[in-house]
Amino acid sequence: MTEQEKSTEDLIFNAAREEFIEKGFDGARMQEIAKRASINKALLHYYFRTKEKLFDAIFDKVFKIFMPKVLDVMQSDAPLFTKIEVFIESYIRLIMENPHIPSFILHELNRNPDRLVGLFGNVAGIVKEKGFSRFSEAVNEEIKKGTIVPIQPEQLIVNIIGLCIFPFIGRPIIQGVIFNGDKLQYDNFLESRKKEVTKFIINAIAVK
Amino acid sequence: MTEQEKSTEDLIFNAAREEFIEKGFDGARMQEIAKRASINKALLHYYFRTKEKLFDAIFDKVFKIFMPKVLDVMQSDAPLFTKIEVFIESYIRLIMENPHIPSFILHELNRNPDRLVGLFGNVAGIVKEKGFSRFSEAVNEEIKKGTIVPIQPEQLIVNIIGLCIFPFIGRPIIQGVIFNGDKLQYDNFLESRKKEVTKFIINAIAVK
DNA sequence: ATTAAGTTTAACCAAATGGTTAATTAAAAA
DNA sequence: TTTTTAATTAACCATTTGGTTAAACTTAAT
Repeated sequence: MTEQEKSTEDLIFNAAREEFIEKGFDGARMQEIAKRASINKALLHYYFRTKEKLFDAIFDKVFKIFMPKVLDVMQSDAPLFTKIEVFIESYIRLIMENPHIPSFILHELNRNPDRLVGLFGNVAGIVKEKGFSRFSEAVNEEIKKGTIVPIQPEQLIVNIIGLCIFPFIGRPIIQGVIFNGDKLQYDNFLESRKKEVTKFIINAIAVK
Repeated sequence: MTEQEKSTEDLIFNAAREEFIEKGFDGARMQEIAKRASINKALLHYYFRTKEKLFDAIFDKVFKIFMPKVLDVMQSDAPLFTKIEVFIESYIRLIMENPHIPSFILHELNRNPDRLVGLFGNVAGIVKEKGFSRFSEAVNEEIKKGTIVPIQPEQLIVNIIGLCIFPFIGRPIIQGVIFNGDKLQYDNFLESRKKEVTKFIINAIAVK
């Protein structure tokens, strides 16, 4: 399917997604979105009445694609270590395919935290109930069994997700300061992380 | 010294810092900065010709205050574990006093990575030379001694900084999803982290 | 073929925005 | 005290920006 054959709505949606992710809500320009979609600006408003509504549509979709991936793994019945290992590798891989999404989501959420409330009934709530509480139980079980060191599940999950996401949000500094701006070194660094973060986490919690 | 007695330049600077940190460059408004500083908008341009120049002045200062704190600890001669412990506790404490700075710096750097280049000769370069390479040596020594597990210093430093910073960048999600929006729980969570992250890191790398 | 509905565009609009100017006031120098 | 310089303001300006309108075009139903 070529660009021409796509529905206008998709054309707009994709153009807007690029523009918003690249520049954020405040930096994005309706005219630029129209240009990227090769259509008239008025058509944007014909399909998505306002900039806010267009943004909301995109933020919703991006968020809904990104968050539930956490679930797939978290709610599996595999042993905790396996869960963690699979999660980290697949999550880093997912972000590598969409490296600007974390920065986008977190920035917009910081600028307007209320946005979460709108998603809460749907996605965020589900993530917590089905994902986190299930994970939380598994962690506490392992602690009781003595296979992992005592740790609050909240701390552990933030550590895991933080270690996956931070290298992408912090890319300019990491690549710039640590790797002297060398993109290749940074890419290798990322590639290694899939295994390294897993090792690091397991090491941190396993009782040896 | 009351607000009135401060120099006009400081008044503008502080007002602008608040506005930029809260809304980012794109979302900030010169009129709003003037209002916050209780002065005429033209006076902004009298002191700092353009929005860009005003922003640059602020970004520079914020960046220069935040980055070198990393140095103080990193270049000390204390044992690695002590270094790490002191760094994590003081860094998390520092961010707790300025919780929006990391999000601000990282967002603006992602929007315009070239900004780093301007700072590179000064701050960033120093951080790397005096801070990171010193830390890097210390890590490699401990590995050789067999006191810590083999790990690339680059991975370790990103892990340490990521674990310190991420809870602040990800606040809306953490507080919203994990703690059901309860600010108190989130604050306790942060407070615990000063000890928890240290334990976690040491556990992850120490050979037992 | 005609009508009706949906799609797309050019031109336009009002508000917001970064920035300027010319005049006024306050402070410092003579 | 007078003069010069710096600080401050109200009014203004050009451009950008999100959004609208009315007309033209396309497609499908009657």
